[in-house]
Amino acid sequence: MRKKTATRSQRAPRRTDSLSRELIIQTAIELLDSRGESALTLRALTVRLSTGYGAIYHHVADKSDLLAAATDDIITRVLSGAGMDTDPRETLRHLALGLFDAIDAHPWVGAELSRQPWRPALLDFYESIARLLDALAIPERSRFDAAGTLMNYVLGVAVQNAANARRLADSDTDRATFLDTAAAQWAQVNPSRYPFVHAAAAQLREHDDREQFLAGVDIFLTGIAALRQSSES
Amino acid sequence: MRKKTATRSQRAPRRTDSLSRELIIQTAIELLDSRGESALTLRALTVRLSTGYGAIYHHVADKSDLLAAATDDIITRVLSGAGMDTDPRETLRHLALGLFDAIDAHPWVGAELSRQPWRPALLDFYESIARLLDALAIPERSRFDAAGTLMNYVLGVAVQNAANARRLADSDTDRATFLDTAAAQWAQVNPSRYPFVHAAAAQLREHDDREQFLAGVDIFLTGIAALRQSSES
DNA sequence: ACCTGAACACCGTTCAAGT
DNA sequence: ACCTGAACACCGTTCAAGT
Repeated sequence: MRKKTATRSQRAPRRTDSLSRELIIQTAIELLDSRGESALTLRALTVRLSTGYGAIYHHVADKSDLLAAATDDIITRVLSGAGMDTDPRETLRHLALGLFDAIDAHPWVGAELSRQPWRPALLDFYESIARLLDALAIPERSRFDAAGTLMNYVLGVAVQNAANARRLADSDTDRATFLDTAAAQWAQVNPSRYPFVHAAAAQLREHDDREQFLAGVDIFLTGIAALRQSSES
Repeated sequence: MRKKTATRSQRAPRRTDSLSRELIIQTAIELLDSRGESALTLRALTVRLSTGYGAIYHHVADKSDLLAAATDDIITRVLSGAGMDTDPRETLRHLALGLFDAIDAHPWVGAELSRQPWRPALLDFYESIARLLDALAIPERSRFDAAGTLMNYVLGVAVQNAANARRLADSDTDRATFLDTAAAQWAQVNPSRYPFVHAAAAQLREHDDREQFLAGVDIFLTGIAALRQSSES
């Protein structure tokens, strides 16, 4: 009560329109996208929304609920934009790239997915994958493992790529110099003990994460095709 | 200074032998293994080690340095135990399973690897993979992408599996009931909109993560084998 | 050189109190 | 029903001071 009148004049004005869960989630996404994971604090949210802690907790269970909701929002947005191509293989590539790019653009989504890999929003992704594998004539018996493997691969790479993106954002070096120093480290490794790492240093500098990701999808698709043959017993 | 004599009698006795970075790391691993990621606090370390904050910071840069060192320790331990089989494919499977099992046993390693995917300790893993791909006659041109894809897949799955293991450890349900409830959710999904998810529910309940992981490794190995043929131009 | 531990600058979360 | 914001129970990290 003491200095109340003094502090009140300095306090930010409260909002007049009412708060909503949706508004809180969108504000959280803005914060995460613009200033990174560590910028999402309850404090920052109260400031941005001109409100108090309790107001936020009235619409959202806790911070992890908020992070999960924000993640669902991004994923749903990506998947709804994914069209169906005529060629199943091509559609699968586009689908995988869509998730890859989305997580690259919102690295915090990668971190959250690595904490909670099975969000309901990913059901659509799984469904699409299974449908396309069916179109590729993968027998039902193998489909479960194949779909699971592709899910794992796509999410796994995206998550790791996001970790790199976050580290790049934290430091002040750009991707080129980052790869240069990494490649330099690989090149300095003892060539007799690590011949292959040593030899790969040059390719590390030149490689494109997105292309390598796609190369992996293609390896998977080739491997999958063999499941079709071997099942014709 | 006030209640100093009063509190001193209740204070835990200080250690007499000297602290070391190694001892701190091992204690951190014990804490992480027995009580999970959230149990590793500087406070808990001072108690377990009968020392003060400054003593720990004298041997370790900060908490993330400590977590990284603990992770390196586990990974190095796993890789040093991996033997070389006569069949390269079999060796590759063992290698992948070794990392999978290690991260399953120490889920916090998975979380840390998803934050810092390129720890030096993983160089050995990469080297082994590349060497085995060479033994499988994968042409040099394709080896970089193939090795990267395999690394990504193995780490990706292990990390996600670790996330599940952590969530299971946090809650009080066991794996069987967890899968049952997940499968029940999948089964309740709208069958006309999600026919494949709906159909996969039964397999979800019965599947074994470790076996599905191996099935994925085989898919990739099959796909990689095809790189050998297509390069004979 | 190695260690101590109070103090600092943060967190997420709660809850009596207001409208 | 919806919101306020002081207070609580934690964090990791620092640093003057000790041996």
